[in-house]
Amino acid sequence: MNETGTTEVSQATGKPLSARGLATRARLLESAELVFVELGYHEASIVRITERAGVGLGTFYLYFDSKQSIFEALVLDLNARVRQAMSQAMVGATSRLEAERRGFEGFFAFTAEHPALYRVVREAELVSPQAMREHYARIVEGYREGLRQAQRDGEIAADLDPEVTAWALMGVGELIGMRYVLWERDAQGRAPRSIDPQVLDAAMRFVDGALRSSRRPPHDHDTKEAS
Amino acid sequence: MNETGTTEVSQATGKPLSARGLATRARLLESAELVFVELGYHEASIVRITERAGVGLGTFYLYFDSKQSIFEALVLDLNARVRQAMSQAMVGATSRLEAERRGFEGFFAFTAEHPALYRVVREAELVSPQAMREHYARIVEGYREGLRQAQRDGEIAADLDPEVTAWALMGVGELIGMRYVLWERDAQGRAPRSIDPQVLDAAMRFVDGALRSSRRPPHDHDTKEAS
DNA sequence: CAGCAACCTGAATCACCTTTCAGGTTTGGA
DNA sequence: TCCAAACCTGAAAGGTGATTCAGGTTGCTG
Repeated sequence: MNETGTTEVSQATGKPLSARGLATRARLLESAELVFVELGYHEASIVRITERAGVGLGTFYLYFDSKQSIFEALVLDLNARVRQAMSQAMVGATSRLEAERRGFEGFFAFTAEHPALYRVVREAELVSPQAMREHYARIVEGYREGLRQAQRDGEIAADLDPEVTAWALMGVGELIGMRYVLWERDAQGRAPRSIDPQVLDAAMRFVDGALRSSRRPPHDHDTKEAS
Repeated sequence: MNETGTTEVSQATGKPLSARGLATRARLLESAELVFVELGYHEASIVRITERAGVGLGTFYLYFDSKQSIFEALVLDLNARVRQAMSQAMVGATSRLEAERRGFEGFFAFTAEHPALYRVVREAELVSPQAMREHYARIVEGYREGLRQAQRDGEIAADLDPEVTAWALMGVGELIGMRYVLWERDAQGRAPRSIDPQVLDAAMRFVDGALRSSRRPPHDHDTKEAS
């Protein structure tokens, strides 16, 4: 929550922090998540957000500069939460590959519970490109470091580029999540608790192969290979 | 253009086709692509689209039911074009892995030239989820069949699930394209003609590994493995 | 060149929205 | 208990835009 240091300060009125105000701000953010997911940025109206939050219309502007401002706050909030969910899920993994699987599981579970992640981040492309890039960049950052470490430990192929690989892995997660978690929910009306284990297995088979032996003609040499 | 068979008919007024009208419709679609890319769905207005197309406001409704309707037509049009670009690029490949690389190249080149692809498809999530799914589903379909064939030919690992793998590969392309093609354009102001070859190499190292040996512990057993 | 389709036009209608603001309410400390 | 600071409120100002419609224009046919 305190990720950006803005939590204790109203973006709108300056700096005066709060007591009751803090709760109101939180209620607005929470309501915004629901409303934005349901209606999208443009269809969502401030009135709807405040109504759902149970506060007056004017109250909104005590905590946020504008509609765009609360949207950006929501992107950052979701970003912090999904990263938290992923690293939480990875705790206790005994290998990079296991960590990878658990990270994916955490991501899919979060997706199942917070469809806002996709909706909001995708809309951010137009509403606030800067916030969207920030979102992806932060995820990649941690990812890349994990991969670097795994390379040092000899757990994954040495000839992979950690940065590009991180983006690739994020892409795998994004589309698999969209197709097999997000889209499943509409099929029946009910959302899956998380992902179909068989799909996860299939996805991890792909990922394991990619990380383990990114280049390995039949024999079994050293993995170093300049291109 | 004739993908859906709607080209010769006005969605709005019924069926009467056209002569001069056909050109007007095409001009509207073209203008819509430009305007939607520049402003996004909601900021774009019908007036802007008609002005850029050089026709009167009312004319719009002779050819499209609504703003949403022209947006959907645009999604389908882009989808047909990107798939065409990809399969065109794959012509002449002598192996699945080479086809894979060329397909990616084709996709990245198209992305560089038509940022509309990302913008419009991402917005479709809210504007017309149905059109968005259609877009992804059509791409995956061809992909999946290509993978199946490659499995039959023993070119890629047999234990991969073609469908899940297709989504995974599409994810790799989507995020790598976003980061290294789309985002590069803003850095300097000028768009790259396509992707940095080093990045493409790195990405293909990842993909090759994933497809070639999806599971290969030091020894060399059967690949079957229940979870 | 009359006449009739097929086309085109843009002011007006209708429906909302974001943001402001003048003033009311609540809370906590002295 | 009292009061200032912190909160809250919702009507109204100032906008925007999709869609309709009554009527004008174009161009082909005979």
